[in-house]
Amino acid sequence: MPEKVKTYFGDSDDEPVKQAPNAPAEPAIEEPGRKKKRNKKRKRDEPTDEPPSRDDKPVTQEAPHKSKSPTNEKPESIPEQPGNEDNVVGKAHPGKPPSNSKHNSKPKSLDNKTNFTSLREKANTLYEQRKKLPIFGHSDEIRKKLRDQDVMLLVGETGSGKSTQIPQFLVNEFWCRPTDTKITQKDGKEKSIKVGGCIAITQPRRVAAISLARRVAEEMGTPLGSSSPASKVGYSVRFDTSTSPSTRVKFLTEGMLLQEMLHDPWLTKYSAVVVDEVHERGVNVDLVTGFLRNLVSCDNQGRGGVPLKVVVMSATADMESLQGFFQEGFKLQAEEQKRIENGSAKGEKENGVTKDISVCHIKGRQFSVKTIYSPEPVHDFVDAALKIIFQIHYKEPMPGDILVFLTGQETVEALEHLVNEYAIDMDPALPKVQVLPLFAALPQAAQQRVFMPAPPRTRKIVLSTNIAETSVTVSGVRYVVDCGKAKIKQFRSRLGLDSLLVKPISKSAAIQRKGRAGREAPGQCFRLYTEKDYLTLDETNTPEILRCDLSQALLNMKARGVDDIVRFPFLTRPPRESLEKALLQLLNIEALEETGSISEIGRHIAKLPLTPTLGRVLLAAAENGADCLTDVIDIISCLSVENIFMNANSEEKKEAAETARRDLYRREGDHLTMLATVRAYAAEHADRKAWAERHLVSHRAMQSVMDVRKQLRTQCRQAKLLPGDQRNDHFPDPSPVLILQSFLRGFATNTARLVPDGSYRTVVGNQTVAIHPSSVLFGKKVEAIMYNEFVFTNRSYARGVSAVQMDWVGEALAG
DNA sequence: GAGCACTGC
Repeated sequence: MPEKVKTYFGDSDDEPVKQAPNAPAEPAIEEPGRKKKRNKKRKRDEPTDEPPSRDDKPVTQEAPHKSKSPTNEKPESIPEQPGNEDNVVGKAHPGKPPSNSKHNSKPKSLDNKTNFTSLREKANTLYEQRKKLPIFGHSDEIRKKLRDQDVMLLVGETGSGKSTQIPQFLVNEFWCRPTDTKITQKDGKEKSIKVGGCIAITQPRRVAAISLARRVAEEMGTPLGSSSPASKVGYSVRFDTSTSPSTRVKFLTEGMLLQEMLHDPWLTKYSAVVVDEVHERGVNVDLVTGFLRNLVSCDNQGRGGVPLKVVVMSATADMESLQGFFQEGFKLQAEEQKRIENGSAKGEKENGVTKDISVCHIKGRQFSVKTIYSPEPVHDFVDAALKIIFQIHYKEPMPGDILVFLTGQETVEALEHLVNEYAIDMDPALPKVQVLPLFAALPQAAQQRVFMPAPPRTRKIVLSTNIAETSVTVSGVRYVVDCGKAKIKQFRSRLGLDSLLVKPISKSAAIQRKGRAGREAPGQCFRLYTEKDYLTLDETNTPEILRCDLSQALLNMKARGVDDIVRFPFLTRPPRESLEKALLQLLNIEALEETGSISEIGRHIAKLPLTPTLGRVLLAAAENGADCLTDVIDIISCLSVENIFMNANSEEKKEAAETARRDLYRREGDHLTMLATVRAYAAEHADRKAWAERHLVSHRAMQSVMDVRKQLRTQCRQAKLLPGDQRNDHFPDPSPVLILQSFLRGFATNTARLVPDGSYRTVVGNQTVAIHPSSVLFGKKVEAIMYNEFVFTNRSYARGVSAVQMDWVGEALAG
């Protein structure tokens, strides 16, 4: 079963206007027109962008970056992965586009040619819907603003259509064409390059990037991504890039843009970058905005003088700080300019263009949602939610499902129990209730139940963590119950541990939750807190950059030549202490020189899709030989995805799984257990899904593990750390000592030793730490442990634990 | 005896 298809991510807005809740996501581009064979026309006849074309003259299509190889490479064929149909879009087009020869591509492009008419018809139909989007009337205004100015801030409320329409408004603007220009290289020589031609739109999540690309391709009447060399819309997310030589609108994840910037710091491919969903404020978006500010407030030397347009879009109206942020950049630039002018005669560049920032506010299209506050403070929100749920159920008409926001799996399950219990004694004349839990750790099949319509005369009650706040859209909801809290992960740099704490949400999160009730009809939102409490909430979410370990972000910046971290334009500056902690961490793993500049090791690590620490481990393992590296890659792959081991919900299941898992457990600890698991899974050729189920191992997680493993292996081969020929047939016994010693090169400070009272104390800091119950070493006593994570929930836990010897730790700490 | 949510050439 395709797993993610039915989840309507589409994110906060811009979803296709009508989505039948129970219809499977349509294979938009791949299928239609299969029976249409009459259209013999050539590629020229591909539809123009906006069906009734306005003032946009279609740009003659000249592939702007011919030299680039097609991005959708699937470098190696690994043994088939049964049931891996996860990436619906990515896997749907089997053939790569013919890359360098546009003209002799008969067999593969045949489908595309015949499709163009139907694609165009579809686009024409969609055009009618697009015209009704609130943003549509602002098209001219937006274009005008961006002709005059390079930076635009756009507040687009939920349902305004910004993510799908903005790129289409801009793609045919004159400034969006590829421009031939010259740059001066380091050696002083001039070089001709093409700059621009493409618009990038960043998204915080992969699913959003892919589904938006699919939608925009439909609206533009063009095939999607690599399915045709004439495709104008593509996307790029980790493990799945689908673009063509003529891609002009590209949706990508923030992380992907950062990666592109490592190789192309001037973003020469792009005429514009649209940063969507800034209000979510993940670390990556903060880095992206920082780099973009530097780009727009410089002389565009690396772009041959061609300016980059930047559109920053947010659903919440915290635009003043963003405006100030970009203005500050222009101000600094002007000052710099002045200083130069004083010495020389140049400096006419900015004449005629006011370097200012335009702001645009688009009202959303949402149904009204009535807010009902709790008259008094609530002490037990599970109990309060129970009462409200039945109050709604008794009083409010059908249809109208209820979505309840809770803090975590524990509260979800507690309330699930209570509601079911309470429902037994319900008046049989009333409609039934169907209680559905929803949280990330829930097996995929159980998550899918949330998207199925309720049986007749039944009200769906979805009990969710904040997964439903941004990542997943449940249809049919007219009532939201919001407990006003969420679990938030906070990295405490002083202690070097992550804490998972229940905290009040922000106003903007509360608004977001409330909005979930008004997507299909007017709704109601019951807040389990008083209005007074609401008013005391923070305006916005705490940016992640203030809550996480910064070592990766810093290494990223260092790799791009930002040596002076203090002068980097942070949207929100992280406290000095956490910056220092991260620098120290990078020094410890030799990613930085004593001077603070990036080392060779650091440069290498920065290119890996891993935390610096895991990157360091990988390089250390390479020193221990190819076999050790291969094994360590397997383990690292597990560590960089969600938990691969699942929990049984019933006792018998648990027992059965324990028995089946027994042969995977290794007394050395979790790392070697993971290795055994990956090896066994990879060796299973018959039915991996069944194997995973038997062992109570998450098949979905293992698929990600295999993706990461493949990616890391490819990278290691390219870096000559692994031999070029892949030998899947030889599996020498792993060497636990070498493997664990490799890990200690990155995790020497994540170690604890057994003290006489039977507890573990960290080697650095002497804090008490307990082995997490999910570990195979739980309850075991060994000389010393090394762990990947130090987390605080109800107490301090070490997760990802292996037994090590104190003298190894000593060696590793000594360097 | 325990698991907020995302993400990377």
